[in-house]
Amino acid sequence: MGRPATLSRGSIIAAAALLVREHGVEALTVRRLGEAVGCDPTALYRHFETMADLEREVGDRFLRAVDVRAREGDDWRATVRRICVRLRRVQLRQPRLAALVSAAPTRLANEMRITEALLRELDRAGFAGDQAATAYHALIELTVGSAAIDAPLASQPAGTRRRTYNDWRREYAELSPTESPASVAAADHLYLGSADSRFEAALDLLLDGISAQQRIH
Amino acid sequence: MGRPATLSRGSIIAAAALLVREHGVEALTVRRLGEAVGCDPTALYRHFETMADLEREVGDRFLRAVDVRAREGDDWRATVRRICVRLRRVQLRQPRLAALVSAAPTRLANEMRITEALLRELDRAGFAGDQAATAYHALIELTVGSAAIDAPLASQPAGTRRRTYNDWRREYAELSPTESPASVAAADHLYLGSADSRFEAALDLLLDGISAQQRIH
DNA sequence: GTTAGTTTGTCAACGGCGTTGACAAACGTT
DNA sequence: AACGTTTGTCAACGCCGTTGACAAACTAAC
Repeated sequence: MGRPATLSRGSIIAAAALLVREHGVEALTVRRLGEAVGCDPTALYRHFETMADLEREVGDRFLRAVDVRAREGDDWRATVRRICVRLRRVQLRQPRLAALVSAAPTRLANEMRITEALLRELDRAGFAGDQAATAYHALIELTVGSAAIDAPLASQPAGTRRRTYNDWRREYAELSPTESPASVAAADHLYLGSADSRFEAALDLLLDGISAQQRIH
Repeated sequence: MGRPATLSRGSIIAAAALLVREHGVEALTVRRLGEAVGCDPTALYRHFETMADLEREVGDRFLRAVDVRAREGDDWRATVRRICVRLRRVQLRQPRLAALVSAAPTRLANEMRITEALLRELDRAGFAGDQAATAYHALIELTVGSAAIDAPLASQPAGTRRRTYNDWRREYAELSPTESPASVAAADHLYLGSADSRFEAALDLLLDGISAQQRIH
C-alpha cells in the first residue's frame, strides 16, 4: 500500500558506492547523491535515518571487497600480510567511514570474516591463544590506524599527493642542522615513495617481531 | 604602520585551544572562534590563510606536552618506547584533537621536536638513514594510528570501557564454532586488559622487528 | 598639517552542507 | 468513491568556510 517506491536502500547504496568510486568520498553528499539517483535529495531520508547511516552501509559494502583467501602455497605470514594490505586498501577507499568504523569494531559479518581469517592463519603458525590475540591486535592497530592516518591524503589525486610528500621532505631538509641534526640527516629518506610502501615496510617490521615470538614459547 | 592589531596569531591559537578543550574539536569553527576572541569571524583570515592552517597550529600546541627527554642510562629502545607511549598519552587526553593531528603532520615546532628526538635515538642505535626513516614511519603510524582508534573509547569512563571490551569478547565467543573456530578459540584472549597494554604489546613487537634490523646491515 | 599608503577589523554575501516539516501524488483497502 | 499510507517534492533553516568591498586607524612623506 502507498505510493510505489522508485528508490530502494539497495539502489541508493549502489549509486553511493559508484559516486564514491568515481568522484571520491567528498562527493558523497545528499545533494549529489540525489542528483545521481535522479530524485530530490530529501527523498533519501525516506530510506536512511541520517547521512552517517548511509555512509555505514556504503562502508560495509566496501568491506565486502576484502578477499581473505590464502593463495596456494603461501605460508601464514604471506597470507596475513596480504589480508592486511587488502584491508588497508579498502579502508583508504572510504576515508570518512574509516574513522567511524575504527572507533569501534562493527562486529558485523564482514569484519568477523576478516578476524577469523587472521586468527586462523596465526593459529596455523602455531601461536598460542594469547600470542595470537596479541599479534592480531597489533596487526589491526597498525593496519586500521595507519589507514585512518593516510586516508585524508589518499582521497586526493596522485599528483597532489606526491607534491605534498615532496614539500614535507623539503621542510625536514631545511631545518637547522645544529638544532635538528638527525632530521636533516634523514630528510632524504622521509616520506619517500608512497604511503602504501611505508605501511608495508612497517607491516614487515611488525611481522618480523611477531615471527620472532613464534620460536619462543 | 597600519591600523593597530587587536588580535595576534598567539592569542587566536590560545583561544582556539581553550575552545577545543572546553567544547570539543567540533566547536572549532571560524564563527565560534570569532565570538570567543570577540571579533568578526572573518578577521581571523587576516592572521591565517585558511581554517586548516589554524587547526594545524592548535594541534601542535597540544603536542607541547610531549616530553622527549631520555632517562639517564636508558638505551635507544627504552627511550623510543617512552616517547611513543607519551605521545599516545597526550593524544588520548585530547581524544577529539587526535583525529585532527593525525589527519596530516603539522610540520610545526613541536612535531619537529618529537621527530628529531626519535630520529636521534635511531641514529644513536646505528641505523642508516633509510632504515631510520622506515623505523620512524612505522613507529609513528602505529602510535598515532592506534591513538586515533582508541581515542573515542578512551574518553569514556573506565567502567563503560571494560563493559564494552567484555561485550566484544563475548561476541567472538558466541560465534559458530564450525564457521569461526579460530575466533572462538581466541575469544578468551581478545580485548583483554586495557587498550594501553595492547598498544604497548604491539609497540614491543614492532621494536623487536626494528631491533632485528639493527644487526643486519 | 595634510596627504598618501598600509594594515586591520567589519559587513554582506556566496555556495556548500545536513536536516526538517508541510504538501502532493499514487497506490491498496474499505 | 473515500480513506489512510507510503513516497517523492519543495521551500526553508541553521550551520559551514571563504571572498570582496569598505571603513577605521595607524606611519611615512611632503
